[in-house]
Formats: sequence, C-alpha cells, structure tokens
Amino acid sequence: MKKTRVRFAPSPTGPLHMGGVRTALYNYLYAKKRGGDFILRIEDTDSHRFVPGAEEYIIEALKWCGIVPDEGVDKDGKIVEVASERHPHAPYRQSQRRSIYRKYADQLVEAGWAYYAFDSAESLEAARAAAEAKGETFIYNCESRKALRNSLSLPEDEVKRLLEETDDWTVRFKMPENEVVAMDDMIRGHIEVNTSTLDDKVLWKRADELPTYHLANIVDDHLMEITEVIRGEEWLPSLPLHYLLYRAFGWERPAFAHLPLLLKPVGNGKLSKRDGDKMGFPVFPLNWTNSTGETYHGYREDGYFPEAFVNLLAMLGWNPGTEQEIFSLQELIDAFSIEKVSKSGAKFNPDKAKWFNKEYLRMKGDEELADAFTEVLKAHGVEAPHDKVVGVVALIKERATFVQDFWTISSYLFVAPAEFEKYGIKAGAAVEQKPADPRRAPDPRAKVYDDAATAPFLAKDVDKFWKEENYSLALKAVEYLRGCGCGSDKESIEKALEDYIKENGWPMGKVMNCLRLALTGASSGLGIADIISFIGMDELGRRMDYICSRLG
RNA sequence: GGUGGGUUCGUAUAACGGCUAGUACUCAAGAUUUUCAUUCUUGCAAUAGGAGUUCGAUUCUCCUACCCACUACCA
Repeated sequence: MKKTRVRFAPSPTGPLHMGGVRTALYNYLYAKKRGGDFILRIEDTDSHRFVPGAEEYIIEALKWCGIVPDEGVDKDGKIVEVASERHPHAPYRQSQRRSIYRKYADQLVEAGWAYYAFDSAESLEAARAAAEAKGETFIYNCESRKALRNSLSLPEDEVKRLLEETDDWTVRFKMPENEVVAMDDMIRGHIEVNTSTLDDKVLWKRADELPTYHLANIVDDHLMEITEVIRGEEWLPSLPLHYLLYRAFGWERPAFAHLPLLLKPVGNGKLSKRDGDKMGFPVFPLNWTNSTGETYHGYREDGYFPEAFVNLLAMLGWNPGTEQEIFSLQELIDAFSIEKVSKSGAKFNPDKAKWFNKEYLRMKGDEELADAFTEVLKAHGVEAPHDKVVGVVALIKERATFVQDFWTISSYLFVAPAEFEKYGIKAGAAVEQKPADPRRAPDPRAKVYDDAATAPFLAKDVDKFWKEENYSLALKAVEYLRGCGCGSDKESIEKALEDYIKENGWPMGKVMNCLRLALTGASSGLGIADIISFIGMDELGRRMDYICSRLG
C-alpha cells in the first residue's frame, strides 16, 4: 500500500484567500487521517503574475492555521530549494524546476500526443475576434489547427527552421477527436466528457521556457509521487486533459477530488476579494496590503482565533454526519472523510463565523485571555495587575465574541465615564429599531413600538431613571455602603446594598439603575456589586460626585 | 453560445427508498436578571417545477428552470 501523499499547490499571485486555506486544510486533514504527507508546492509558472510577498503570505497563513507541511518548507518557513531526506523532491518552486519540463514536452511531441505551434499571440487574438464577430467561439482543436501555423500543418523543413530560428512558439496538446473520457471523482462520482468539446491546450512556452499549469502540474504530481489530488471545483473542466496527459505519459494517475466553491453570503457568485470589506467580514486569513496601498482585512487581525477559523472553514462544505460542530484540529483529522464533502457550493455566513469565535472564546482559560486583554489595555493606556485582569475576564467573557470586545464591555472598570449615555435622546426621537431582515416574512407576533415612551430599548434613555426621587436614594445608599464596614468582595457588597434598599422599601431597580449610570456611564453593564468590588468604595464616591456635578 | 458541475428552511447542513423532514446560525416571543448580556423554553421557516419507476421518492431515471465554473502562451 502506497503512502498517501497530497499537495497544496497555490500560485503566488496574491494573498491566499479563505477558499484556498480550506483547500489546504482538506488536503491536510486527508493526509493526516491516513498517516500520509502533506506537501506544499509553489506554482509560479506565470512570471507575469508574480506578486512579491505572496509566497511568504501563504506560508505564514498556513502556519497561523496550524497546517504544517511535511514537505516543501524548511524549519525557517522557506520553500525548500535543495533536495534532502525530508525534502527528496526539491526544489518545490516550479520556476526553479524549469529544466525538468522541457524533455517531457518533447517526449509528448515525439509520441504524437503534442505538436509545435507557431501562431503569434496577435494572430490568435485576431482569430478569436473574428469568431466572436460571427457569434462563435474560437477553439484551437482538431478542426481549426489544420489552418493554423503548427507542426501538423506546416512542411517539415519549415517547422525545423521555425524551431531553431524563432523563440515564441509553444507546445500544444493534440486533443483526440471524438473520444469519450471516463473519469472518477471522489466527491462527484463518475463523469464523462467527449474530447471533441475540448481544445488543444498550450503545455509549454518557448518564450520563457516554462510549462503552463497543466504540464507542470501533471509532471510534478507524478515526480512527487502524489497519490490524491484534492483541489477546487474550478479545475473540474480540465480534468479530462489531465487524464489524457497521464495516459500519454503512460503514468499511473492519482485519484481526484474536486471541492465545492465558497460563495458570497448574499447574491450569486464565488467569494471574491471585495466582498469582505464591503460586507464587514474578512476574506483573507491575514491582513494584506497590495501594491497600491489598499489593505484587506484578515481573520487574524480581526480577532479570530486560528482554531475557530479552521473550525468554521472545515464546516463549510463538509460535515461529519453527527451534530457535533466544534472540533479541534485533531478531532477534525479523526472525523474527516472526503466522501462527506458536499457537492454544491457553500455560501459563507459571517454570523456563523462569529458564533464559532464566541464558542472558542468561552473555551479559553481566563489566564490566557487575560494575557491577550492586557495587550488591549496597554493600547488604551491602562496598566492593571494580572490577577485583576483575570478577574475581569472571568466576569465578561460570556458577553464577548472577540478579545477586542473586552475593552468596550469593561472600560468603565478601568476608566471613569466622562459622558452619560443618552442624555442626548431628544423627546420624540425615532425609536431605534433593529432593521427587519428582508429575507424573512415578518413575525406577526413581533411587537411594533411606534411610541418612543413605551419602547423597551428606551430604558437607555437616562432621563427616565436619572430623576431626583431616584438618585437621592442612590446617594444615600452609597453613603451607607461606604460607612457600613462591609467587606470589599462582591458578595458582601451585594448583600449590604440589597438589604439596605429593601429595608428602606425603596424601588430596587430604580436605585440600581442610578448607580449603574454613575458607574458605567450607560444603562447597561455588569452587576453593580461586581463593579464596586472592582473599583473600590472611594472610586464609587468619586463617580457619584461626578455624575451629580454633570447631571445635577 | 458550448462543455461540465450543482439545486433540502434566509444560511450551513442531516435524513439504508419508509417516523410529524432533524440540528446549528440568524430572527421573534416568553422566563430569569437591579440593566444589558448570558442562560433556559417556545416559535417562524425547506425538499426548484413536471413526468416516470415503486405499495411508498428528499433519495433512483428523464425533461424543464435556475445557479455556478470553465471556455488564455492565468492558475
């Protein structure tokens, strides 16, 4: 039984998109499940589209996700250029394998599976334009090649002369006529295509002495002993060519699996660069700034945990058949099977992506989160002792999706509020309602509040509870609390405060809301006792004084 | 246009040819709470359409519609 060897073979033409990361992930899971190797190969046979930094980006992105290649990348995270025991098939960058491909192209010509073509880019362009003018599509195939300039149509001595004297010719595959290619895909099953609908693809270019994708891919997969090719669905149309190429070389071919595409959240079409920033979610694993200075968001910088990112990606187009949704990388490896990958494209759902991160945030230990939060605090100019930060994290982590949220949720624990929420709501202002989801029928039971005074979100309106009859009580409660000599822990404060308010028969909610406004500057937030316990009695007094000076 | 692939709640998906078509996200309602959030409960919501095979079709076959990919000396 041959050892499983799969590869991820991106082209360094820009940042790796999340769909690419998913392809890499599925390859990795497949390999690890079978105790095989995951190989990284850089397909840079198009010198015109090379983008500086793209290769480093790909490697860093995979590393962040925990997808570690067994072969192709060395310890320092560089693509391997020289063969060794661990990297027997180096180099792993196709541009550095240039010398390998020529002979395979020639071999195909000699065996009659390919031919030399001397058509200029301009003449092909013209042929295409002419066909289009007639409402047809130009195809370089068994019909049209008779009338074009190639080694099948030109006299032998002319061919010889052109090969020697010119340097912009190509090697094209000689697509057989009217033959049915029967193929099998691990995900899609049996597929048949008639070769008459296919064209004579360019395999090798004399101009830069480099193969095109099709040749390089087949040659390298063969030389690197790849056993399964798992790639995006966009490659399905070229599968017949690849089958034929394996046959022409007389090589055993790997098994193939074509993954469904990742689609944009709304509307039609595949997920593209622009969608993300337009709709407020990242399309890339890491931030990327292009040559014009435009920056695209990355999951890492947006605060996603790599485990959450990997998990959500895994569930986009695959599921284990059970109801489990949260998987560690190891659990994914154990559960993964290529047969359970779905055939249809998956629309990406940003809400679900956030949900995954929230779940991972909750699973993280308070200590670990506190370390991350400490960095956020520093960025806001706040220094706090470690154990204090751990305490805060424990209080707030259920309310957050990202570590960055911690600051907005708990800033008032570190910095006294300067302004008071919704002081500014003007009488008669429109009620801020959640926009209805246009894709859904309205719920007939949903209440409609057109009267601002009765809408529940208007608890936000501080004018409603910052009234003298209430805050005078709150002031007394604070005075009592500071003098009662109770402990500084949450429980003691809570008990003292509640008992005092109840004994006096005061309205609990109203008093508490006044305190909350003073403490947080807003009408929402943590439990009052939690806050007081954290900031201390003296700070409580200062904040009461301040709000009175501001709101009267 | 041609070729190939695809189609289950808004989204991701589950369902040996056989239960009231299940679950999660979103959304809504209720309970809990000093507020918000959390949590819990409940609810809304789908087999694209049409034939056929079958006792019985989401599942198998065919047709139609729609969507997607490919159609470069790009990958």
